[in-house]
Amino acid sequence: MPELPEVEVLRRSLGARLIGETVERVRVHSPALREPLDRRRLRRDVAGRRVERLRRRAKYLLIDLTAAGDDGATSASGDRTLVVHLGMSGQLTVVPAGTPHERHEHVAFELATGERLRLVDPRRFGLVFSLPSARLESDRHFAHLGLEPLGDGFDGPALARAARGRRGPVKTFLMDAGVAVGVGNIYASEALWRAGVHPKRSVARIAAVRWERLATAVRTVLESAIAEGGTTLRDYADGEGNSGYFQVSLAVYDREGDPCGRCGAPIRRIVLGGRSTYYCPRCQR
DNA sequence: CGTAGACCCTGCGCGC
DNA sequence: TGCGCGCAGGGTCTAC
Repeated sequence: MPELPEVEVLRRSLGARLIGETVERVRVHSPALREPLDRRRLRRDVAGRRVERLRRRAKYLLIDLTAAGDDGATSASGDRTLVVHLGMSGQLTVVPAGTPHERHEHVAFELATGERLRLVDPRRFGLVFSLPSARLESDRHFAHLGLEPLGDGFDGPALARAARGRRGPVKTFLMDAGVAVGVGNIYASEALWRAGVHPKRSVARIAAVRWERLATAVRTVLESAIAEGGTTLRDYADGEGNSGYFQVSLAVYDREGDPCGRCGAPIRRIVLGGRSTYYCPRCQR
């Protein structure tokens, strides 16, 4: 359900609530997620620690924890990171004390304030685990990841380099986490429309100018979506349970048959790599 | 090696 | 009203 912008909006809204708070206990209600929740490890790594900061890598939310009472300047080796991935249907929110247990609430982190940070995930494609912070980079979930599209080094030449020797449609390429992270099914279609590139165009047939245009389009569409609070089509919500607004700005995604905002031609839907893909047959080549 | 497809799972909206 | 079907914003594994 969430792509990079949604996770980034979540990071910011949760940060305001969580930084400085101590997790008193961990309740695992239903361990069945993409990988089974490790109750003992979560308790050991998370319970009794204080939230230092929230980061994001790709579509993973990283919650850095330190021993409570620690001023942060010492014992860095004891720091842990709680990693949360929302999959397709995950919602991570802070709810007040006494909020009833919800169907599909897999895990809850009870704070000293009485509130709890809980993950509700009906489809169970989400992921929650903890590890020593120092081991993040080498962890198998992160080791193979490509460029952050909002970070340094994401530009036309970098995309062109990554495409060298490869074939296949550019949309699939943009969504390959080994190339660049965070671009999911919505924003891949949106970025291609902005750049005027046909989703099925082979990566072997894209010139330098168009790679540059694509890199810019990816960055601007993600930044705009963050500014609008993300896209809520069905069930995305930030840490307070609020919806995003970017769905009104979507140019092509889920708009089959609607007139293209640039040329008026009806938006088309095709399937690429098993995923719905939307584009304008006239302005995307 | 890279790429295409199946698969994991529940819920919802649609057409009949 | 009820049912079956297709579809859903992610990632990983297998077969070619």
